[in-house]
Amino acid sequence: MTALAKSDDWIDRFEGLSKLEPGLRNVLTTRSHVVRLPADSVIFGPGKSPDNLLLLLQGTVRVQQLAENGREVVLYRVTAGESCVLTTACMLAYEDYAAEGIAETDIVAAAIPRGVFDDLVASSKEFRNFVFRAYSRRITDLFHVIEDIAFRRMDIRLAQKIIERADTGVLKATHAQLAAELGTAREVISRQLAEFQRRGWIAQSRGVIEILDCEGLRALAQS
Amino acid sequence: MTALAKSDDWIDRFEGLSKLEPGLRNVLTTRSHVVRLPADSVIFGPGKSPDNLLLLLQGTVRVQQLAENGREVVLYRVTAGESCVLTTACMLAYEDYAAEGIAETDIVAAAIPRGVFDDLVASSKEFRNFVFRAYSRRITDLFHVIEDIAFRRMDIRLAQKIIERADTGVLKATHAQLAAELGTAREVISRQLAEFQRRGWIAQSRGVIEILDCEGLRALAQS
DNA sequence: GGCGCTTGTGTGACTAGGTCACTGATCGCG
DNA sequence: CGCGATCAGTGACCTAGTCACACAAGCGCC
Repeated sequence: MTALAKSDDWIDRFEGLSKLEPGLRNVLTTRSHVVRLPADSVIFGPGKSPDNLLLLLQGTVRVQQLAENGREVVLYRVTAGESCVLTTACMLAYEDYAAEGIAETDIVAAAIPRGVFDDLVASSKEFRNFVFRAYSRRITDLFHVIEDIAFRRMDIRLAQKIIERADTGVLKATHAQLAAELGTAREVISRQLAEFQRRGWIAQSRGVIEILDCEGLRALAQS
Repeated sequence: MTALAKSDDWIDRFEGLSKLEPGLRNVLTTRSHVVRLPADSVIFGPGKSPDNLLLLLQGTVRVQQLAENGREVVLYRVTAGESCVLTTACMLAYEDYAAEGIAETDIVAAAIPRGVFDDLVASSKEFRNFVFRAYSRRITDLFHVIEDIAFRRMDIRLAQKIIERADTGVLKATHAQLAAELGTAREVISRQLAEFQRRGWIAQSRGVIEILDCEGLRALAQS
């Protein structure tokens, strides 16, 4: 861990923090530290509550819910320029949750210790707004997850996911990963993808989905 | 709306606020107001964002998610002695959520205006802890809802709900209400209840479920 | 009382989604 | 090349959600 004293321009990358008072910028750069973690690190999870608020500078963190039977759902992702605020709430009390945060890529983050977080919340209206806005965003995400799982059809959700996560027409993911993403079973994904393939929308090979007809997918996704 | 200047003992009913500094107790009692709302009032919802933080003194508020097709799920309930914190997050930004809060009974609450909330967060560590603890609790609730919907069987969830919400062995609720509670369809509830009845666990009449064999239900509920 | 209206419940047929127990395919690697 | 590990496909079966009804209970009102 190294202090961030050298520069404070990273702060501006966080929506809502650019107008932070100069003195407090200093607090952030001198009292928070850079952490670097390799992909697949467990940032927090059952029995591992974080004691820093992370502001992500590079990489993405996937937050997912685990069930006893081994199934999982992805709740949301934290990307560069965002903060892992929900962990601040979870730092205190109510430890019995089964969500975990995992680095999806190598990540670089500014770690703000609990005490500094508290000071900043106390002393800066800017920072308070930043925190509550971040909460708002995450909670809205959770609402959407609930709506999706409870009320939307799998084929539609899968089509959306493919479009959303494909990079230049190609998505590298196994059926099992997509199932975990959507909170369903592997077989369900396999069958849906087989159907997409039958319709000529995609081509498949081990661990790879190639989009052939984006329009077809898109039409399904927004119905 | 009337100011609360006369007494401040209600503050102690909120876990985490009892050690609030005397000066700030004053702020709460003089700058917040009592609101009384009849059962079924919509506290907040799409297009109706609240501009007060409510601390519930009496009654309960049900927060539920609505879907286009008319179905709904109950996300959590706020009871006397708790606060409606998630609304503070939702007060700002990200207005596109489809959750609404409804008074389940006649309610009495202390309404803390946005500015006062902000002042208190700034000036009191006690109050900050109160707020973040409340967030923590709600978010944990949401995690549980997601886990339930995604991974648990309906019969188990229904048995739990019946036990949880029954009062002296009797639950007054229509099948449609229970369906909305659990985010499923009315027919599903009807069929499950028919099965519970066949097993001698409950008796039914219009709008009423009577528990006959609590052990049977309980055994199912915790499996 | 008999009449309609509203609300709540029961049912059958069907589709979608999840589970189980497999088989076969593909890959990396010694 | 052979072997183990991972990934994908499949059929049978069960649970859950949808649709289109019929039926029943309560309620007001001539």
